[in-house]
Amino acid sequence: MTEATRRDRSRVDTDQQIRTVARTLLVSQGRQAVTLRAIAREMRITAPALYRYYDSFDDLIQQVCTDICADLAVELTERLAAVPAGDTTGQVFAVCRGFRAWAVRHPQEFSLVFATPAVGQSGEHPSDDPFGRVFLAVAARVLTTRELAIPADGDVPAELRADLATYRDSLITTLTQTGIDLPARLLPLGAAYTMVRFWVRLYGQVALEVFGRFPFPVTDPEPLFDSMIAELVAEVGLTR
Amino acid sequence: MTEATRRDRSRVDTDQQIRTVARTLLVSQGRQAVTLRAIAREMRITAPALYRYYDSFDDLIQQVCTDICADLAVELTERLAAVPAGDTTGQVFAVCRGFRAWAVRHPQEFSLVFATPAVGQSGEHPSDDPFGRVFLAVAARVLTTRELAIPADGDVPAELRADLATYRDSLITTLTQTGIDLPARLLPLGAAYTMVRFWVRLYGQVALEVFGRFPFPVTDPEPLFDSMIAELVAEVGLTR
DNA sequence: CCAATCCGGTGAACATCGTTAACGGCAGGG
DNA sequence: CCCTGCCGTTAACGATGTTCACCGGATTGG
Repeated sequence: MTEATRRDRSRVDTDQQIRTVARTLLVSQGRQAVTLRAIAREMRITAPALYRYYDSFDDLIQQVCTDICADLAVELTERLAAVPAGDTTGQVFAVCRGFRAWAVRHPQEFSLVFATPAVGQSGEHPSDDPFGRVFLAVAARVLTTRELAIPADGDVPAELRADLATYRDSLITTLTQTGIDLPARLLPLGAAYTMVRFWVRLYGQVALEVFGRFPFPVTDPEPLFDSMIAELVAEVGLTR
Repeated sequence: MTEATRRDRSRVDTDQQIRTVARTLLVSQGRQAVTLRAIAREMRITAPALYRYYDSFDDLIQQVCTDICADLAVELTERLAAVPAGDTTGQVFAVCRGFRAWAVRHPQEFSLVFATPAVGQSGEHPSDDPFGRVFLAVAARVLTTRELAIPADGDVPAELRADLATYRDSLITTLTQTGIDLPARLLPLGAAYTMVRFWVRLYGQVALEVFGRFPFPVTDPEPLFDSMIAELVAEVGLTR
């Protein structure tokens, strides 16, 4: 059984190479340049061989998306590790700035993962990927260590409470899977609501920068981002 | 000269048909289905004939983008016309809700126009298209008729003031082109800053819905959108 | 009124793409 | 030792963007 490793290793190795080459093409030449034949060419292999590893081109792209999320999560985790454990606000800044920095550095990967129309696969829990978990972990630490300016449950719009309640539950289960124990008392509806609002503004800021869709030419987007994040962090009640 | 009309009309007619067919394909079958040969096929014509009208496929797509912006502007203008002239806040709601409704109804067109990585064409003034002008017109009416909760110029982050100043100037020139006269006194830096923040949150909310990237499955996104917009409108100091 | 010109179309061709099918070698296990 | 899978190849099909040569009818100039 241990001798199956040689063949298995070769298989997982070439699979790894397929994904790597695909992402290199994506980053260096854009979405339209990542093509089965181009990948095969780069690997000095023929295109049909790739079908031994993926059922179709779309399957490969899907896998690449997953890999991108995982790598983004790793990068964010590394940045988080550089922040003192007690500096909760610093961790929030780190993960937000890290997300923006990654998006600006990899616009093609960002638009592939975060700006592709969802086609009916609404059954998924989008925050159940490694990237979402990093954000979630930071949020959990914030909720356990800080007192936030969170709307009372009664102030949350009534039509949203059902969705937010299931969201809260999925958050807690995801967190326990990650080994974090967050008592439900610390995650009221208002907290879930605030997390959504936070994400809307962070995502909007980053996406607009990546897509060059600010209403005017911004000479240096970083100060703009920083001021937006500072305002956002202050609004949810985080102070240094 | 007037007899050139017959040929010209035929030319502009087929050009119109090209764009229409392209957009029909985009809406009904997605981005990847809009193809030179598919357009030609639908028009009972040969693909190379399209090169009499556009230099390349990308040029056609570019034109389609422009058309989409124009149509979106028309739709928003119609919605605006249904709001009483004195109801400034209602106009803001109308244009925001109209933008979301359009985006949700045409996700492919939205992602083509508003979620395609900007490739160095940063020389453009993105708010100089018909769509941007509609927003701008509403903003101008708000600024002339209402007293807003706008940060003082001194509270605007220093690094942003230069960009915001040029933004303000371009806004005023664009407005005068549209026939609207907005005295510079009514458009301080804080107002320009607020407009950017407003756009960030509106765009983020809409894009996340279109791309299905909320952190949890939202059963009905409309109440979520409405509450976000209500909060946003209230924050900038607009009351009914 | 006739000839020259241009404009918008066709057809064939090329390179590229995703995908499928038939084939072949090479390793591992009975 | 043979046999069975795995993993690669070659050949082919249909589709794409794009170019080129050609051509017919309307437009136009003398």
